[in-house]
Amino acid sequence: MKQRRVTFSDIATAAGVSRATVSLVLHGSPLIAAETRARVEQQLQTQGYVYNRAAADLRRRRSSSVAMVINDLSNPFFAEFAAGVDEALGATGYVTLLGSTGESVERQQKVLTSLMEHDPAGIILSPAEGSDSRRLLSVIGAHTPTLVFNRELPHAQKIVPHWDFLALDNRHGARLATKHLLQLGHRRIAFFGGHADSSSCSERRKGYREALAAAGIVAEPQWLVESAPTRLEAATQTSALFIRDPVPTAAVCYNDAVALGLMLGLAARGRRPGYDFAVTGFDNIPEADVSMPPLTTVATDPRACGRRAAECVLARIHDSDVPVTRMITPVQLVVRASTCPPLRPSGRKPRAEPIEP
Amino acid sequence: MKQRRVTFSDIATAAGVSRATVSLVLHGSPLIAAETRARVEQQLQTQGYVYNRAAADLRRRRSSSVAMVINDLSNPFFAEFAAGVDEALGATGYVTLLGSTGESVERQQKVLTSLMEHDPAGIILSPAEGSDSRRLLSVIGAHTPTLVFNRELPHAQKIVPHWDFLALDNRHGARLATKHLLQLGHRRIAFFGGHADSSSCSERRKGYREALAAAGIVAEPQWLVESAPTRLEAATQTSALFIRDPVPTAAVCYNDAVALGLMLGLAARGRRPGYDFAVTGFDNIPEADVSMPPLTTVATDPRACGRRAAECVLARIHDSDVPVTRMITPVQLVVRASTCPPLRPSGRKPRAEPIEP
DNA sequence: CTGAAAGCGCTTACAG
DNA sequence: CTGAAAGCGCTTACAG
Repeated sequence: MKQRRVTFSDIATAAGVSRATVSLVLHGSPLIAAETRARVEQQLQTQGYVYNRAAADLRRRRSSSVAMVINDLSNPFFAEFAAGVDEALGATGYVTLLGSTGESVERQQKVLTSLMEHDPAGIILSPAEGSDSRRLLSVIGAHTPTLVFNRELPHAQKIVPHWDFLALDNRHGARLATKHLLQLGHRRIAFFGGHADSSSCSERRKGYREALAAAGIVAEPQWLVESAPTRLEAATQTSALFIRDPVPTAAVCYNDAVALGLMLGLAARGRRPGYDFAVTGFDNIPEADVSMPPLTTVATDPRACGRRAAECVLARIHDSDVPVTRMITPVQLVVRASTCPPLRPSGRKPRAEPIEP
Repeated sequence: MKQRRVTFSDIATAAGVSRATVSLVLHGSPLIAAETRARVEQQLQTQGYVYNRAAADLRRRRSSSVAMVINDLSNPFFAEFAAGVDEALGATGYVTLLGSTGESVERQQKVLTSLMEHDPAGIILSPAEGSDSRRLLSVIGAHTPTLVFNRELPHAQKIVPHWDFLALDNRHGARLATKHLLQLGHRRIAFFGGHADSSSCSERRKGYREALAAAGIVAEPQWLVESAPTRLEAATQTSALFIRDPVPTAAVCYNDAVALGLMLGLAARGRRPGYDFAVTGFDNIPEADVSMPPLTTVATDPRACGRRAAECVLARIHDSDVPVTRMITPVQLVVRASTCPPLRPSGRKPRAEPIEP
């Protein structure tokens, strides 16, 4: 059933021209006589010719694919990012080679090794947690333009200073969320969830600390609680917030999943998020809008990030001399019902108070 | 910066052998003398050789890629499916060519055309709504093994009888949900949301009707309400359920998004889902678990589907004579708080009643 | 055990 | 305006 594909030779023979002529016709060369062109195009049509880009790429020593390696496709944030990348690549004639790693560093090495054999013109990498810059460099090599998304690689500046980097403005996002809570009157604000050694978490913690500092507040150690960035783990860790005074009245969460988990954990302890405890998230996943109460969170635009990532890599593919990019995409606070003013001992809810920056 | 890649010739020269020998070493041929092998491997190592699979594929006239075209990557259901496909393909040395269509039939044609130029060994297609079998066939051609996922193409049996098909057991899932509501005592059950002309919707409606029929009930026309499969549209359509008696006391929804929208719509009309109106979904998306009330739904395993799809296509790539598959993957009811018994005029909640099948 | 040679489907100066 | 020829990086009978 699988028969030989139609090739330039078939077209050339049938149209009574050489293969070179077929190639010129296909690329719309103005040299070709109109009559010849018509004959060739006729044949391309009737024989159902399909261009073999791999052969052309081989001959021209270039590549029309870009590899996209994603740590967690099942996370809507990364899925949207992937869709954005594919959209922008497709629009410029590149094809996307997909590799998903499921947050496994080992799979990441394997996947990249396999993708490299397909000679991608560039790489967009959303690295698995715990990625090692040196190992990545050893499989990617020095000559394939690479953009790292979302997570800063350890010692990136030393080991892969020539790779582009694109991330959310984690610090600013966390600052916005924290400021919002301060403005509502909170003074004891926790930072809840995430792994402190991940770049996105440490950036967010920085923003949180900065906003607190601007209000003259220093975070108590027990206000910094780590957890895996999942709902379940977050729910489990909730108790850690209440083991020692001063107990927080609000929490800036690492992301929405953690925030939703915290809300479950609070409910289980008889606390009502959005009424006697304020919670913020990060990402603005669809659930944020339908949770009870709806979640105040920091909105990002992962699809736009994907498009930007693709454009950045394409730029470097076409001109390796563009300066290395370290892009930070803006984020935005979305206020919903999960953030309330603190409940005073009297039970009376205070009005929001303005804060000096 | 982008320099010529290391090739067989470089290795051959350095190791003092021919390119043929390098090839044999690379493929672990037992013919090669141990001493020669060592010399070559040494060079492969030190020069950082990377295999060029495209060149090899060209020469061997085969392909080591599979195209995966997805209608909506931002839907976690399809993102999980994609992850499953990539996982299974990667495990067998194939690379995944990604194309996302955003539910646009036009983009689908473009994306497929572009992907075909990369000569995929097979295609996994989750078609955009409104896909035309004939147009798809014209770009894919008769000789590339193709599996259609999730949505049946119109007249598939006539036009593309040689394509494999994999879908959820939509009918059984809807039957399960409907039966569950019947067992709770409901008699007036709506089928809410989806486009009636889509294959998944019509299958689900079939299952719904079957379950009703088994209980001796015929659906009233006003119990069948269409809507786009989104939360927003569903919320808007809610009123359609209550314009004419007999008004339903429960609804089997096309999917979870629709069910969540319906719950919002109900709340807006002063009805409390899970208390005076029962709702079921389909998909078991993460939100189902955290909505208020948590959503009773039909759970699927999209990642496993993806793996199965990949295996099926690989089987056909390696042996074009395997019989055409029409696979239906099992689904499972997950009961949560959104399904309650009907509220009787008295306001008293009846106990669940057993139903004769 | 190893090499010379032909060829996969294309492109691109170079002649004419 | 068109064709002959060389070559991209590999593979694979075929000699020896």
